[in-house]
Amino acid sequence: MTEETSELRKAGLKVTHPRLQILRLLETTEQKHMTADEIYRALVDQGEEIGLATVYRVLAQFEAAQLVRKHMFDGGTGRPQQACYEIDEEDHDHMVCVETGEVVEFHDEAIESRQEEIAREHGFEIVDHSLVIYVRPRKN
Amino acid sequence: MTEETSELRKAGLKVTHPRLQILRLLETTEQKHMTADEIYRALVDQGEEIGLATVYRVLAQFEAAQLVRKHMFDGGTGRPQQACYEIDEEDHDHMVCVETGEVVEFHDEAIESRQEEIAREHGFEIVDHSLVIYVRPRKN
DNA sequence: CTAGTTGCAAAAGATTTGCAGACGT
DNA sequence: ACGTCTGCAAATCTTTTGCAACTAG
Repeated sequence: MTEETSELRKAGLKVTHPRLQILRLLETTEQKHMTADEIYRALVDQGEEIGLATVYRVLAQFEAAQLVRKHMFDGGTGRPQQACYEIDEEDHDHMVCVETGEVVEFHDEAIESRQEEIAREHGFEIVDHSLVIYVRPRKN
Repeated sequence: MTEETSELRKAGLKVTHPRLQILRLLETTEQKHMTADEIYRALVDQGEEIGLATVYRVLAQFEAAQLVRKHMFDGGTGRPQQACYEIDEEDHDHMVCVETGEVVEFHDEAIESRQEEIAREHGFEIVDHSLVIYVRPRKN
């Protein structure tokens, strides 16, 4: 039994071919962040027989099971409104280069703790957060 | 000549009825953040004759002219994937209550400056950023 | 006058859903 | 065997676009 198999079991999901394929792809991809369509194409190109609808359904289940995280990197200079997914690892934020599309992950304790304080000051507790810094190569 | 009229002129946009209506609505709304559809309905209910397509077009122009900002508050607990717009005032971030939908704005210098540093450390300069904290009323 | 705008209807793009058949346990 | 899952096609939903008529400057 592979690692992915037990991850799926733990999430209460039957271990099916499509689910294993998608989970493995996300865990091994260089890119780390993929749209539903990119995942679909990658698997089809790889010879798998899978439907785009299934990719969406599986990703939604993975998101609910906290196996993956969904992002909507829009805003910056206004890229397409398409969600992308990544394996839900440690807590980190993203920096997206608006010129190259490169995505850099980072984690900053100072920022994290300020967020906690701010929420508390307003009588809330944090459920989740999303920080995306849209950047451009520095032209020093 | 009203305040809004000169704002439009300054942005290089002809002063038309739809543009004035939308700008005024966004400037006076209690809600501060509205989707294209909410703006459309509000104006129609208010007796204006306007098309939804025009609302989208005008909002896109306003965004380009930096008169408004577009947000995609998704993620948290997964609300609909619909953009919302607000007047582009000072630099601030958002806290969205996942239970009530309430949106609180805030600005934190510590967070802002850490972002600058982080971008610089990676050889980038900030173009824009988006921070949304999804929260819930604290149940102490 | 004339380029920029608008409303409507149709198009596009992303994601979801109904359903009959296939599959994991 | 049984309830879950899948692929396909059709449906939904938000946002965009083509176009002829309209209007601000």
